[in-house]
Amino acid sequence: MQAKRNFSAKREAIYETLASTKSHPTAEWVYDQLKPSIPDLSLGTVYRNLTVFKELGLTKCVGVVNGKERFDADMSQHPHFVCTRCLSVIDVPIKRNFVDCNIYDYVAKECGVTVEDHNIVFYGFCNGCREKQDF
Amino acid sequence: MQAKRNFSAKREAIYETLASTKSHPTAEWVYDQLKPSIPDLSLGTVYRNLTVFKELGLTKCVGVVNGKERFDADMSQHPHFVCTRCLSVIDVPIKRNFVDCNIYDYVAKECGVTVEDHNIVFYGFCNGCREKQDF
DNA sequence: CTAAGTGCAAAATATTTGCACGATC
DNA sequence: GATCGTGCAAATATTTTGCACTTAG
Repeated sequence: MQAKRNFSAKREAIYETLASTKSHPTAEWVYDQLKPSIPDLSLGTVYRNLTVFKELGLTKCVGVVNGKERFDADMSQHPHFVCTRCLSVIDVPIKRNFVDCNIYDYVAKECGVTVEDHNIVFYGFCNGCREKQDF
Repeated sequence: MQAKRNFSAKREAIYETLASTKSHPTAEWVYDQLKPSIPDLSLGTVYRNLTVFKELGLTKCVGVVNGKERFDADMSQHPHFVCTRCLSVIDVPIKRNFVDCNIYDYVAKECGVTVEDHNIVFYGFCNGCREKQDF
């Protein structure tokens, strides 16, 4: 990946941690993962680098779940599912078209705007949490 | 509206303020609107009531834009557009189907979850902001 | 030498909450 | 008089930032 050239060791480690999980973690989770192997890592550095990654187009914010920003290094367009009980964030695989292919044009025309991106999030209970609910 | 019965004067005012705007405001905006006419209103009360409304199903959180939660009293399912420059939030009118009608079933099956709600947000530049951009 | 990356702690921001008081039923 | 709603201020929680120091080129 071109943009990754000349990354510092810490920046590299933060990116790799993010890229190697599908949990759509918070900044703090990334920090906790790395802290044991990089004892002099600071949380501020993780925040700063996550901002850098967003600017470089290497990561996206999936959304803010329970007040915490959730990050994803998978830049392919895909919806997410958020379990409102355990707050886990799951990728929704796309096997058929979710949205109308001219949707950006439609929104642009209807709203008089320029559309550059979108985000789809489903909410509900994941498998484990549904069982734990009592109705 | 059934659930609105027996609302206190302040709760009523907060709801009405929210219901009478399409700006998808923050808690503070609602507070600022009401403060002149209700001088002894406190911001904590606005927050508390917005939480009450969410629990009663009278409002929804559109999302968190720039760290601030944006509220909507229009409970009909509709996407939103967020201008990443001025941070305005606009309703996207639905004139044709955006999403596959069996989408919840699809997500449920693919992810092994129960889907109860969803949220679609488009990002880009609104009309005014596009003009102000220089490319 | 210069610019970039970082630790640390303080600051900034948004939201929640404990407590006492007042209103409502 | 019990419950609910509230003001106020303190507390929380998350994220950002200033500053000094280090490191890489």
